[in-house]
Amino acid sequence: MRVTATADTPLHQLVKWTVHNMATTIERYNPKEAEGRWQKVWNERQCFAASDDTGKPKYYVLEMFPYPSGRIHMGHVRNYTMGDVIARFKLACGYNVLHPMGWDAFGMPAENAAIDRKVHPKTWTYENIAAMRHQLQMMGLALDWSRELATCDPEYYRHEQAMFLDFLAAGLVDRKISMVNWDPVDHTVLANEQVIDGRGWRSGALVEKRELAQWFLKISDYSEELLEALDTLENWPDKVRLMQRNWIGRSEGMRFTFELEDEAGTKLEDGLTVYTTRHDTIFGATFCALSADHPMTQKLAEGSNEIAAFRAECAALGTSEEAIERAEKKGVPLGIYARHPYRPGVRLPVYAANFVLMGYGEGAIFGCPAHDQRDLDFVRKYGLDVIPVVAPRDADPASFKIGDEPYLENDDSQTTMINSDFLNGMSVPEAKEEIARRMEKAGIGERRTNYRLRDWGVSRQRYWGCPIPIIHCDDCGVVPVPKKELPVVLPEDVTFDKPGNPLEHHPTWKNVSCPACGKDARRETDTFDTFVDSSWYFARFCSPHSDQPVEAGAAAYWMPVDQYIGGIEHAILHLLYSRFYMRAMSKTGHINLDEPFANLFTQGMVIHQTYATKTGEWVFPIDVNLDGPKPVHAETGEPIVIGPSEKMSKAKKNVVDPENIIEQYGADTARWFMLSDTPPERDIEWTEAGAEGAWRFTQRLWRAINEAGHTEAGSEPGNDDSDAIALRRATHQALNAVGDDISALRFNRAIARIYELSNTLGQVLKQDKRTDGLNWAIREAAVILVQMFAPMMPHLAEECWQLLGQPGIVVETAWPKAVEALLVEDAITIAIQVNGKRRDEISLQKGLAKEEIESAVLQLDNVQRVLEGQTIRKVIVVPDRIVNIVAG
RNA sequence: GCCCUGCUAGCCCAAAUGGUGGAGGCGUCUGCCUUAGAAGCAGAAGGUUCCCGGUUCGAAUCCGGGGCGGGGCACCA
Repeated sequence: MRVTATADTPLHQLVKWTVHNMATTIERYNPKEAEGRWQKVWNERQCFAASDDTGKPKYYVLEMFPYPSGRIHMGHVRNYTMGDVIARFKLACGYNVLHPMGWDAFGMPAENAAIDRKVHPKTWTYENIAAMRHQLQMMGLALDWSRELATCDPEYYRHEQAMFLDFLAAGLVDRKISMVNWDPVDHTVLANEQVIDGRGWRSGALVEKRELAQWFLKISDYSEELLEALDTLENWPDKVRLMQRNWIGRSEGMRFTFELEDEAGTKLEDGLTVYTTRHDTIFGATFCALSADHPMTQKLAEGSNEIAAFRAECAALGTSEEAIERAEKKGVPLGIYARHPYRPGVRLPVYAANFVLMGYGEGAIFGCPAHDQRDLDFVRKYGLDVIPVVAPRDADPASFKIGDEPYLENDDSQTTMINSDFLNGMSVPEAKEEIARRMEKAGIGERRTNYRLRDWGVSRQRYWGCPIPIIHCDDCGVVPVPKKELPVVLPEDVTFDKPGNPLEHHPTWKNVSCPACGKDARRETDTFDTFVDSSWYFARFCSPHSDQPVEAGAAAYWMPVDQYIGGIEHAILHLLYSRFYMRAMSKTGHINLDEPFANLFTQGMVIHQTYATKTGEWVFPIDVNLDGPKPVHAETGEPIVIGPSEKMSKAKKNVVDPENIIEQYGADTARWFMLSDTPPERDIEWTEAGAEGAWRFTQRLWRAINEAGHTEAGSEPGNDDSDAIALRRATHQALNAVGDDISALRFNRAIARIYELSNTLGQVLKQDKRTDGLNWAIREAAVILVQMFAPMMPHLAEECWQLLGQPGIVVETAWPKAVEALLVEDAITIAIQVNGKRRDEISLQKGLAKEEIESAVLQLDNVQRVLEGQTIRKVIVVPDRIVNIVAG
């Protein structure tokens, strides 16, 4: 074959191929022309509109919706291609498929754009949506665009506001004072990750800790349920379930109260309540410690400069240099003592300590330095006692000592209690049980389960978010906006010339009259965390135009999402919030469902090599010339240093623009590459060579289908037509495997099978002499091949379908059924081992009995030669697999 | 520090329950085709399955120890 083209024509623009040895001239496949054409056909025929025909089995496939940053990136391409393959496959399998798309459209970047470029967040956002919608459409995704939604649309967030009011009424909402990172220059709260070395990432100002009244959703009420239900999510990755389990952080322990006394030994009125999971180590307690923010610390600080100074020090610590400070355990004695409950006359000094958190348990602990690293660090600094109470079973209690490391053995069968009076000789669990019983009996403590999971703070001091539908009245306090006045629409006439939230200094929007008493009042100017928006959008897709948040019938039919696909980075927050939100919506009657995502798949990242100049400046891949012996800058000729492959990021410029790729090769090539080689859960490296390879394959397929299309129709082969039957076997076996692989999301393996069949077909097409039956089998192979790659390369598939003269279009064609009889191989090659070493192989009919195989094998010349002079001790026969002869 | 993961040809990766180490892709090399390059076609090379030990008739796979990479959590009492 030869290409009629000039040397400088980029290969993808070549239009004509001249094929020698063939009478026909094959037009080269031109994705640029074909892709738009087929997208139009699908659109006109409404191929991907989910029908309301609830008689059919449904399948809801969803990829995490994007933030409208303005351009799609390769991560999107990968994510949406995977979902698309499933959507198209399920469609072909006869399901009523829901595959929608929307926009996670609120958030800070829009405000930053407003500040930097003087463009209104709304304008910026909708322009970005338009641009990205166009890019997604270029990918040829099987999306039901009639269900598109944007979270910044009042038609969306009005329901969010209404549900918030229902949550409020149902006791699922709390307003609490909480500690936040406050940027005094920008007048806003910063998330932890926005604080860099103690300074605001934008203003550079020193961040303060400030107490602010914030709205919370009471997710912690559901700690146990969210934890337990993880066991039911069998089709979630174990990794994600484990991460959520750790995040919820259930611990079983005891809460109990020490009696307190002052320096002189006089009993104080208040006791000290602590939380512990190691009540078995109570005899090892040598001090108690309170958080700097503990009420008792606060009270004692009033009378002590030293304690007050310590509290100030802890507050200043804030989020900054946490890592450094963390290493040093510090405290200050409070001048009070805790009476040991089981050691009469022994009292434990009480400290305020920087490593005790107010937010967990009781904000107070007892220290057992022998068996806790932090406590040991602390006592070494302040010269307190160390009493080991757990020791190896065979250790001598009298001589067992703790050095620089605490004794942490957690295998209970290896340890025993020592130095612990009535607990001595017990195992750790026995000791825990004994202490719990005694404390409960004495009425000084009770068993208690604690969770690390905190309530979800949803207030953001931001403009571009969903307004929280609340009015603050001096007389009535917090007043919900009446439902009939919803939505509380974000005002558009705002400016960003002043720091802080524009809603704060909006003259008319903020000032309203109280819905309860009519007096002057103020709107809540905080807006919701955008994770609220994304906690129910998947439910909204079921009935996106309803005047209810979710239409009961639609949700009952479509939910849960059958296959959810997204990045592992959302393993905890988004997925946990969504699980909680479904429960909250169920409690308030908006839906009847606890778990929103039946199957979860977390795909890997797209990575790329990094390129830099000698001076360390990052260079875009597109500007690097790799053709020469050494990489150089395409324009300046400067040498380029190739760095490791990392997640594509603008900062390191190791990005490839999907639109460029689609322009250059077409969407099908980009989609195909994204699915090839690498298993979908792993990171995939984008390489130019790989993309070229995918591109070449589209052309190879096109040529093969062309040739097959020009093959005579033939007639169905008989069983004696071995070539034809062999091809049919290959076809149907591939079909079977590809269906299984797509169902299991093993796209890379499905693709390998498609390559395999395509190679087989290519070989067969080279044969000059063909029977009628073989011609028939060739056409069958071509048709099925097209159907198999249609979910991955849908445009090319339609083009090929037409070329083969098949009726209709591929997306409206049912997935073919493999012929069972062709799936079974009748001849099998069995390997023969002698003493575990492979010596020969034998071809036998499939399904023979062990004895038949054994006798056939033992007769082989090779085998007899190897066995000469040896005694056969044992013959292991694994039917259809292997025979191992043990001899000696 | 704790907990998850991964390690197979130069590279990306396949190898049901332990059963012939290789499906597929990229690259490399040789030849054909070509004025030439690319594409195309025909063929080839390439291995301590990260290391050590164990279980087994048999280990890439299971167990123990170690090495390197990736990720999560990390004052949570």
